[in-house]
Amino acid sequence: MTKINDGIVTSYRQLVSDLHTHNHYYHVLDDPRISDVEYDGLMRKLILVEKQYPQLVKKDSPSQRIGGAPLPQFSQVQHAVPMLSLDNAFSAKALRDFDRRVHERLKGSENITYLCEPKLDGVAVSLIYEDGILARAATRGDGATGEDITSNVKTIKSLPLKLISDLPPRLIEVRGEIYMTRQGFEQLNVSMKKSGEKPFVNPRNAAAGSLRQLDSRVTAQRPLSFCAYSVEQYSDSGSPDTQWEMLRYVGRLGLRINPDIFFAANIDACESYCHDLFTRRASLSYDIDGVVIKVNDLEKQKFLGFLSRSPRWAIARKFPAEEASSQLLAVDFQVGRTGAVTPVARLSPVFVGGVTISRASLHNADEIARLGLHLGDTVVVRRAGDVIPQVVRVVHGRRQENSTVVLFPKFCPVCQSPILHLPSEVIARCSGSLRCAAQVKQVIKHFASRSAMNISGLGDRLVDQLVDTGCITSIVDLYDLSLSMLTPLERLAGKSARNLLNAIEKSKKTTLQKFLYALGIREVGINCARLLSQQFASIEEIMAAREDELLAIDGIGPVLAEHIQMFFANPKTCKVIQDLQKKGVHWPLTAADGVREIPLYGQVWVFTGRIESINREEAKSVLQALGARVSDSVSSKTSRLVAGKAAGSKLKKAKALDIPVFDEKQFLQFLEDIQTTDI
DNA sequence: CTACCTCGAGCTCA
DNA sequence: CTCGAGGTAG
Repeated sequence: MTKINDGIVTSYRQLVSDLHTHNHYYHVLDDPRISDVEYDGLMRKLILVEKQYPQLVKKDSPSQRIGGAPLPQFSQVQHAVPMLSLDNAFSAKALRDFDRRVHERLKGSENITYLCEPKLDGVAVSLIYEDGILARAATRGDGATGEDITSNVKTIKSLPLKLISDLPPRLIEVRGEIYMTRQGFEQLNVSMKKSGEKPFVNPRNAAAGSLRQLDSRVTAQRPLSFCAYSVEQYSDSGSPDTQWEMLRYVGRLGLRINPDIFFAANIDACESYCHDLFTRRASLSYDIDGVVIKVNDLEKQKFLGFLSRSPRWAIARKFPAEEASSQLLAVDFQVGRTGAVTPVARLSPVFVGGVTISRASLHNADEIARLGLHLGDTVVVRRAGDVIPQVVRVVHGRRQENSTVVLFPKFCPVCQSPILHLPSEVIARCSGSLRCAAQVKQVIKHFASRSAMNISGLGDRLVDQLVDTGCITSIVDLYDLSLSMLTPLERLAGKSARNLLNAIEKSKKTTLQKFLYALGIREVGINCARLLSQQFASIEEIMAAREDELLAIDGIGPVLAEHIQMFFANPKTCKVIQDLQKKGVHWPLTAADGVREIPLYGQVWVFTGRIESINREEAKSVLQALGARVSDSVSSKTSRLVAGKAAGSKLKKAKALDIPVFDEKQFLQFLEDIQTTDI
């Protein structure tokens, strides 16, 4: 490290500022003021100075864009405001319905205007700037929790590391899309092919793949772009009144916003903009999958509020899915865990909607009949909702003379047992139960899965192998596996076999909830399993539960109750449960063994408003661990309401029903108390 | 459903 | 180097 003086500091700062400015001109405004060679010269100079005076380097230095050493993994981050998805409108009518709903909720306000913008096909990210410096970038994840991809995002040149402002907000969270232009994608693939690497299949996957790199130096080489579309939180005076003003403000801060944004005076203007954009789709420099339409007035947005998973003030007008024709090569009949027989079309591979489709579910016999499928038919396929492959229809007039109609089998293709099709159900089922190898395999896969017994290393391929070779015939057999049985199998020499046995051993220690879920009772998912494990003290109680006891549980209806009773009425399944316990599968005891351990047993808690100091999901699981059920709505059964900031109707209702209420502070104190007294 | 990244471990060939 | 498992994303 060389000694530093004021002159050096000043000229270094100038250099940093110049680079930021030119970067902005080039990447955000598309209006370069100096040549690439000159820019590179400045950058080289910067790196030289930083090498000599490393103490100068700050988080926002343009040199940070070259990417740093690989991360061991991405860390998890909680979103302060959840990242929701948008409701979709697949037709002009659906869009008008949206407009009608908005008007109904905003009765009295006449002029509702909208802001339309292209919906980029990329990866959604959240950016947090603190005092104008990019502090954190995260993926959407499940909406509540995402991954910290800051080091990768910093390498994106169209995204400022430092906001352009003399007085930047102390904190601002901007959301937007990271994507790749078609040109960038083409060029990248050329160079990938040149270096012998596999090219990406579409720009979206290229963008997503680039962001998933642990080594941000790789990401730095990828032509990623960023475009902002919303602001979630900011601390600043003079807050904007409209979505449009907000975006312009973000633009002034140096973030790129979409130049094709359109202000619409009414919903018809939105629809014609969508139509226009759809016709121009191919000539755009980036891929889009629709148009996002938002109520422009922020006050109105706030008033409209949210549905469970999406805002009521915005919608994605999706373009009709791209269609392509393919040939029906065959229909496979897959047998699921419960014996459900699902027909799956095997198609000649066809590139549509950015991926190659070669299989598509046909759902059930009715669907086959609706399509009137014959083997070898030419069919139209698309990606419904832009994800799920779907056979749309048969192309008539192209059918082979002697082609055979697709028949739903009468017998299971795996075990030859009769397939039963109850008139009351759409789904046909193989009657083989556990005599059917396909069902056995699916049962085992489900049993081993992450949210069930969590036996890591026991994947699809291995289960197939174990069952096919006769090593195991049931979930119980898993616990009798030994090294000598595994070693002869493919790819299971030495280490893998030991790892698997360890994982199986580890799975013996579980929870009642996971065990119940693992059993694979029809209609009993992870949620229902939790209800059962909370309401009953032991598996024996659940096995013996009467129908009325089951129905008394909020969330369990007559169908579920019958499935549960049917399941445990079968002596074979009872034997399996006993055997598993004999092999050492166990879980901590709950209710009956000590009310102390579940102090909130039987209580129903509800949250409302914004809770700031603790993540709501976390609070929920703490309460559940204490034995409470957490519900979404207040009723007479509610034991207590936790009201955060800006609580609304739920608080009112709770007061009306005389239900005790905690504010955030009281709630935290309560949690603290209960945890200290209990241990 | 498809595509992508990462990891550990096995297989292959030198 | 290749494979399978496990994770992510839309």
